[in-house]
Amino acid sequence: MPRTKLSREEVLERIGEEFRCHGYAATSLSRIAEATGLGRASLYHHFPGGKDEMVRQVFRKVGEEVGEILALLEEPGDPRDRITASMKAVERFYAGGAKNCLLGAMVLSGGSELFADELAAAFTAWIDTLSATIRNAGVPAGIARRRAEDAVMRLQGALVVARGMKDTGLFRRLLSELPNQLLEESS
Amino acid sequence: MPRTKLSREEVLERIGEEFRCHGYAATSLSRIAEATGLGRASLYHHFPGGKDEMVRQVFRKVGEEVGEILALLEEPGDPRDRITASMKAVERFYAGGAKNCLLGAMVLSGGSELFADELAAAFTAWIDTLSATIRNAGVPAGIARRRAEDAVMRLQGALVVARGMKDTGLFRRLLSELPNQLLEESS
DNA sequence: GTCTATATTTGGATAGAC
DNA sequence: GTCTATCCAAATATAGAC
Repeated sequence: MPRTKLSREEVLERIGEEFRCHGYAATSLSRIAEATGLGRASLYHHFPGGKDEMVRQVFRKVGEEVGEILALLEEPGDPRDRITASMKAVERFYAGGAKNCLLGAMVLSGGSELFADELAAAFTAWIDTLSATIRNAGVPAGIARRRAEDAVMRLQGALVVARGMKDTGLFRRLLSELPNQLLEESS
Repeated sequence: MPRTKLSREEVLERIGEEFRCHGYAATSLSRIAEATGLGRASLYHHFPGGKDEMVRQVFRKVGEEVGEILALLEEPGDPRDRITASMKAVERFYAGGAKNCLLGAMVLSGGSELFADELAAAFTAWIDTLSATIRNAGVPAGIARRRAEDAVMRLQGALVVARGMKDTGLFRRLLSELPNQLLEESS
């Protein structure tokens, strides 16, 4: 229970941490109250819609942050540099594999039906933007898309395995390999 | 509530379905009761340890089933054939991407701390056995291990993305590509 | 905006009859 | 082995004072 008051962004950040780490169902209001230092009633003042509204606002915030990472891909300049830069940002975002992905957590913890639209949209945004960047580097459209899909799957899987095996090395290795694999010549 | 009595194996099967689909925290006893047709009290008769014991027994059962898949890899014969056969078995096991992986679901839904040992052991078994088979096909040990890790990550990620995007095509494509990628010549 | 108190529901678990 | 009934704790959510 921090004594310094938290800004709205910081509160959302803390709540997001809980959902990322424990999933939807296992994240209770008590946990959120403890993580934010706010009482239950205060939480309902900020989020009248309760837990669902919290999740949606966290989705929005995380969506913005991911948008900044994807924006790195859309900047002008060498595609390889852009992909490398965005992978660095991804590594920071997931704390080198120590933090879960909100999408994965929601998919596998009971939020899959409640937030189906948000989830599908988020995955699609990742794949579409990454695909466009690879295509932009001269890779044919069909291959670019397959590689983008593959990259997103591997990122998700790496976070799951990293957590299951308590070893983030796999995640970090993946990030270092991805730029080359996404842009290589052959099929 | 099915009127025909279920065998122990069928009960465990149904319970496993629930945990795979909704994760640990979101799978309530009411859900399990409905899925199995057993009352709460009956469930405690079969599983005195409650929910945790159910999970552990499901782990054991799923572990055996996965063991059969991994056994396909350890049989004598052409490594490529064995890998292809086991991938077919994997596809059946996950119903072509429609069913989640119990490991992934547990990792991301609050079971990560409770069942840490079981989870780590299961991931390790997958990777070790797959790695041995690839090595057996003439691939150097270090590369074989990296590829095995990569394959498990991709399988996990594919199931997450398939569920998030409601599209199992990615999962099935991955399975068809894996045998070639695991055994190819270069790096 | 935050707090105390509380309503209401659900979930996990047990007792005892049959 | 299953059922009804029940206990207890925890979870979501709200009311109203400050």
